[in-house]
Amino acid sequence: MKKRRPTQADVALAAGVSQATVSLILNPQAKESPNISDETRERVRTAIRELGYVVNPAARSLAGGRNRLLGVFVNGAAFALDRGSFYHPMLVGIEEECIRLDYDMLLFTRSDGGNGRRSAYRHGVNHLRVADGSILLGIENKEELAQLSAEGYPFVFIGKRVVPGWDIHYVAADYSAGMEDTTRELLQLGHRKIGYVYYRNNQATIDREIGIREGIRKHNLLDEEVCLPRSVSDRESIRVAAIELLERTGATAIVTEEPGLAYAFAQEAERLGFTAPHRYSLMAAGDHLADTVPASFAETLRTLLIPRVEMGRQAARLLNSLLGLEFQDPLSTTLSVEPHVIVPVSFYPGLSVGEAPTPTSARRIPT
Amino acid sequence: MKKRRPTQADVALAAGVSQATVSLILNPQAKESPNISDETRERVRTAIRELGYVVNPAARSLAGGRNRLLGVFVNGAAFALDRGSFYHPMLVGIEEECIRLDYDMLLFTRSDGGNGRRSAYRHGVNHLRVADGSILLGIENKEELAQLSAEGYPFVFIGKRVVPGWDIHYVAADYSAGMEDTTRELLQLGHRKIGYVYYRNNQATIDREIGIREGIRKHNLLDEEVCLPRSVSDRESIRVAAIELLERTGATAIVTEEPGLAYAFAQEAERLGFTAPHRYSLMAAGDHLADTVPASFAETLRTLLIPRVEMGRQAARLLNSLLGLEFQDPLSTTLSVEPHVIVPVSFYPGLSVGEAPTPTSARRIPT
DNA sequence: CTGAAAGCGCTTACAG
DNA sequence: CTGAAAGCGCTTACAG
Repeated sequence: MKKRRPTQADVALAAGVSQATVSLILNPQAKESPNISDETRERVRTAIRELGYVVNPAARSLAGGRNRLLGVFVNGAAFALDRGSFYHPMLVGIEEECIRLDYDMLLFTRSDGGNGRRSAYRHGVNHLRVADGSILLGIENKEELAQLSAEGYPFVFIGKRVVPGWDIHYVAADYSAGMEDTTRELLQLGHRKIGYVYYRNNQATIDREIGIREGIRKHNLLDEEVCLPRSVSDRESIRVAAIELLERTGATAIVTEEPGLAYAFAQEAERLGFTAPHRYSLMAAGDHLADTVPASFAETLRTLLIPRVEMGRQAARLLNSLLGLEFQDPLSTTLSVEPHVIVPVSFYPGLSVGEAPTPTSARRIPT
Repeated sequence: MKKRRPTQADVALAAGVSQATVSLILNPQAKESPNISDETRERVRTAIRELGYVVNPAARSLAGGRNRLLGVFVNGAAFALDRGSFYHPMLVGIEEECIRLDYDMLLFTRSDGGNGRRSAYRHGVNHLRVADGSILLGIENKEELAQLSAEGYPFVFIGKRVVPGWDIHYVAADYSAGMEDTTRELLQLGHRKIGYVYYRNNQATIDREIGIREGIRKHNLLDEEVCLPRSVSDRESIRVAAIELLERTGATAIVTEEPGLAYAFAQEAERLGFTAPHRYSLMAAGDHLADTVPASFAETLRTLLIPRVEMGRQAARLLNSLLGLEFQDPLSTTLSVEPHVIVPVSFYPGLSVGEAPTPTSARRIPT
């Protein structure tokens, strides 16, 4: 039943050369590539053909040191039936680059404890080591990231992660620059009070606010007067925020964390008689994941577009550079790799942003 | 710079045992599984944890063990931005089972020649061997399948593949039974001439026709009179088929290979004054992949639903059984695995199927 | 120009 | 109950 496949030794025997010569002929890119006579070469090639020899990849990677496995660690399923999977486009980008960079893609499905939560560690063991290096998506656990760093395991995080004490390699969307651009545009449209409404206080949220403030600063305005951040949690707090921002403080532009929140805000604003883009401008600083918002609303809403596919691509490239360092011979000048890649965002124009209403028009009853 | 990954030898050194003992503890299923003292076991486990040891999959498979890598070989991208990817639901099922059966999922992205076409062989090397076994999706090349079989590489094909000389393990949808059921229902609705319209003459097409004929046979009718197969290629041939089937031969039920073809047929039929379900019954023996058909049409069309997720699950299970055989010691009764898994199909009811029109009503001009 | 040899990190008979 | 050793099939310095 177990028919042994021919090996290089078999080929060598048949061709009357040493096994090493067979290997040399098969790997022309080797550093020491002595000129083997065409006649020998031909003899070996013939033997290979006749025996039907094929290399054993396991042996090859054992001898070579690396296995060209690029690990992908997603917190949750990589393949989901629901279309709006946040990670899916990133995986598209990773796969693209794997093809280009000649890696196989290893999805860590074993790491699942069965409850949908995945951990890089199994029985206290870093399971990711099976791959040369890994790309991490959606890992919230900072301790795990710190531990991986401490081990010296090569990995790239997708999304910005600041872990005290460690310089994590990551690829992130440039929320700051995106919001800075948006803010300057809003200011040019005459807006002077910009409300920023968000749920959670995570890294991306912080970066967006920084971007808004930076846009204001570069426009030579004092941001205390212009940027109005409001943290909300439930429907009621959104209602309160709408009243405070639109009615009390007279904000004319509202930026929300993501489209779902924009939709909720728009509904509350409408109750107060405010509709975009005439009575105020509205935009989301994140894009649509699934059909969480009615299509008709989504079509009109201006949003920031997260460059997910490109983030995936860049993560694979960054990891590849890291591994180049890892496996390089000491002779080559030890180049270091820039640890963070920031990918520019783009925008979906929408129709929900317009000129700031003049004080009079703002008060005018809509016809 | 080159921080070597810890090996079993490192662990052994730290725990004060031999490297072989470490391996034995890690592979409890080994034939000679002597009782290692709990104390030693614990010492080794501790060392593993402290050093962060993880097995090297390449070394493991070289040495004859298994590495719990389940290969997935898709002809094309596994992660696609376009939603209607044929393979995506199957991959969902595979991932699900990988979690359950404790495999990591290895996507063969390296095998891509760069032109989008993938081959299991790179430079004549069966690249799939890095994984214990693989699931193959969408490989058209029968020679490659034959070669893999000849090598004795464990793999499971998704979709029915008949390769002369080899008994390929596969998981397929039960098109025959599905069409048999459908046919009996059509006959019960009074239909006596069923047209079957298809593009290509592949395995699935053949099985569907077999199902139709079987349904007819079990209804004690002569199928020559009832089943009317028509191969079409372009729009013109569809038009001709519609004329022949509906007008000349008086077919009252039409089964098409897939929804796109049903749509084209319906358009041609309508020109002839035939609309479903009143003037004839229409159904597709395959389901909707992408938005190839207007939603309004898709909603009304009766279709057969291909159980893609379940096919993925079953493929992973079948491969797991195969690997159980492969790696089993000869002591155990050599169980063989049923090489083919046939998964039942289901139906989307739709409104395009109804009672056969009476001869008079069929001739009556629609009001 | 070619070969002998070490070694990659494991598994698994085989000895003690 | 544990260890020494062979061997899986390669790559790659190192000798000739």
